[in-house]
Amino acid sequence: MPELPEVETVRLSLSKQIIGKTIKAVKVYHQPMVKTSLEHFENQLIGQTIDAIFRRGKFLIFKLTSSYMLSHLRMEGKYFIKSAHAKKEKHEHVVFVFSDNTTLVYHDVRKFGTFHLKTSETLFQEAPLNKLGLEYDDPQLNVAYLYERFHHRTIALKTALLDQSHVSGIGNIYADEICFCMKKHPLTPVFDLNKKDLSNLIECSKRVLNRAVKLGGSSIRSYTDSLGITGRFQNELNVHLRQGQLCYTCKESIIKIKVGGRGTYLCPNCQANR
DNA sequence: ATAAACGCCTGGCGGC
DNA sequence: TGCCGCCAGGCGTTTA
Repeated sequence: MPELPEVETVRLSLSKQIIGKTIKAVKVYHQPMVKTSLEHFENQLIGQTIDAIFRRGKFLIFKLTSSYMLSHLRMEGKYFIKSAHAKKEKHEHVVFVFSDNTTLVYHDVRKFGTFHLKTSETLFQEAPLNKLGLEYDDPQLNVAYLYERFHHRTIALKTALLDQSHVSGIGNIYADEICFCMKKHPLTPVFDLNKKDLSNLIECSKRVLNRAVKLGGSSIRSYTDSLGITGRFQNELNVHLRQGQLCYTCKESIIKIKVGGRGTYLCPNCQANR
């Protein structure tokens, strides 16, 4: 499941390969992924050049000549660059054909990914980007910001980390790792977090996400980088997917529980505090 | 307003 | 070996 570090890795890889290319055709094989009319999507994109690729939360933002195309990979979205003559494979749902006869292929086994088309006026004013909270490295992300959002809420710490409206970009893997870094139980109600805890939340988010970005994300489950780069952060996971294995800090067995319906890994000793 | 439940979707896995 | 039910899970929508 691509989270911020994996999306950032994809962004960097794609930037090196498709900036400056001009779209000459668009093929959509699974219509529900495109959150605008198909006709509008195809008509708008044809003839536009990719000027830049940005990221906001887990969204890729393709800056085109006169539009912005948003792409969310959700669980299993991947990009490939292929020749226009390559045979279409299973799970390839959207294909952008460039004027140099290379293609950008969107591959998604679960079909959960989405595409939006925006203008410079609507990009941040409309859904989905207008719902996102701050980036983890935004200077405005401070204790006061989190306190204001959390002090009256009963939701669990992990649930709050996964809520994109507070801090954007954190998914299931990194939420577990951030809770471990904070030495807090994932079920801790957020109204119980004191200023030191909130400060730790910010510091741990930066520490975990910066390290994961540096290592090219985590290659686990279905996520592998589409452009041949293999993430290495999976080697540094402290709790995620380590059920039954020993905590590197205290040798206690890592356990798996459910939080908000999601598989959650923690060290019951290091994270007893809640 | 808040929180929980549901639906989307497919492949992999355990059980028989 | 094959079939079945369950699980994974981000997030928009629906329900309580």
